[in-house]
Amino acid sequence: MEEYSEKQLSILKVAERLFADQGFHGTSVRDIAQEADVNIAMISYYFGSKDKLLETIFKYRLEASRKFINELLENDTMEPLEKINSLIDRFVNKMLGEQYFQCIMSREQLNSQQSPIRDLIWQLKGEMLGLMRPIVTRAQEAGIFYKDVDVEMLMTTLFGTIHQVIPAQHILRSSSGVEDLNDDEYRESVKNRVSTHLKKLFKAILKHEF
Amino acid sequence: MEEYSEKQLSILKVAERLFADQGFHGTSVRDIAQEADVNIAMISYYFGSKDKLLETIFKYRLEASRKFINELLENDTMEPLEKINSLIDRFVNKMLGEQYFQCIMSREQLNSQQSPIRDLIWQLKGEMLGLMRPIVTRAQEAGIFYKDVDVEMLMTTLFGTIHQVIPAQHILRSSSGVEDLNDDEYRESVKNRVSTHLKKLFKAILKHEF
DNA sequence: GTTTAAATTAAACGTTTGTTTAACTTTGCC
DNA sequence: GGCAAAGTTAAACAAACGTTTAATTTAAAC
Repeated sequence: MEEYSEKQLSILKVAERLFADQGFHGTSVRDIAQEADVNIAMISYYFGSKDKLLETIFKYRLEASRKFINELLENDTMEPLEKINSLIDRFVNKMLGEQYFQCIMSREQLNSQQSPIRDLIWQLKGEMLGLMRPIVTRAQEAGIFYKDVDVEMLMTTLFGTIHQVIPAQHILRSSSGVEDLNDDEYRESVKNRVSTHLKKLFKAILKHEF
Repeated sequence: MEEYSEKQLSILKVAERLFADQGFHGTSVRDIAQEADVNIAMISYYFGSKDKLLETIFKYRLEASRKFINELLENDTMEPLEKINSLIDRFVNKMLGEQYFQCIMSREQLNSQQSPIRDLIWQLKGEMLGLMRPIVTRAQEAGIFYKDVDVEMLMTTLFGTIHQVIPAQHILRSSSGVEDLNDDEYRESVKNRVSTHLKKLFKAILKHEF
């Protein structure tokens, strides 16, 4: 990955936020330029076009995600359920730590027409499935996990739950005893809540007895 | 709800599909007019504006959803788990039966700025939560369901999983032994797969013993 | 058949869009 | 200091946007 100047990073950061909040087509390059405090022409000058700006954001984030996945592969001494729990913790932490980008992903994966970005998204999801499946399969063969589980669907539930939590936060905020937390504390409490829920869910479906 | 002429319904249907596939701002009124085979001016003439066209779609669909919820309230003779299973079946069936609209909802709920549409979405979600919570709570009090369950999160998982399945279908299609199914058959098989998965998930988390 | 309202059209409206241009400034190097 | 490259700017570009207009056709009522 090439390095980016402060100005370029500023554009990328602002663009990511605005694309997340208003959608790609709902955000104009003038909006981005104004909030990033740069001239409009700089966007084309640096990134070529608005489309390529989005592509740059994706390459930047997805490279980090791929690195993240590879790190997860390493620790191999844990029990299966520990592994799953660790995986969930890290996924939740990662995805809720880059909520703007996850919003963009949520939007982009809905586009019907094929695009390099859509391909990248599903390729990454495939890799994440490839991370979880062998853990489950091996534990099933060892008789530790229940056998009748749809792993693909379980990953769908993992992603879907997290992606659903992101827009729900603003609403959940005003409900149960979290009004007096500051923004950072609240974000941590959400991570915890989602993580706890998902770990219970996975444990229940993988280790229960019917 | 007012009645709509064939031409109006044609516009609504085309608009719903295009908004789902390309996003609201990614779809022009000229696109809609062309595919619906009507003059551009008819859209303003009938619905007032592009924004109000989207609002019309939402009112139309959400009224149906509200009616759907009220129907669910009626059958009161089932066991708690039967009720949950029935709820899941109907939710999956309903939501995967109006995938275009669910795509639009997925997109719209990501918008950061407050809007009447966003409010309607979360109001409806609140109503659906209000449908499930008493079932779970009563069963917990009766000692039938496990107590340590986050019902709000469980609803998030329900919606999230279904919303995640919708864009994943095109990908899942090319995988496991479903290549020879026609479109309708495949759609049914997806409904079944999601439904089965969610029912297992809910049963496991609600009735397991730690 | 005449009249009135609704439906429909092509054309034009003024904005906003993403991008490019051409002039200008800054920077780094010899 | 002079020169070339990179950075930066305001202005202009054509295209596309949502919407409106004014003229025309269709439909319904009397």
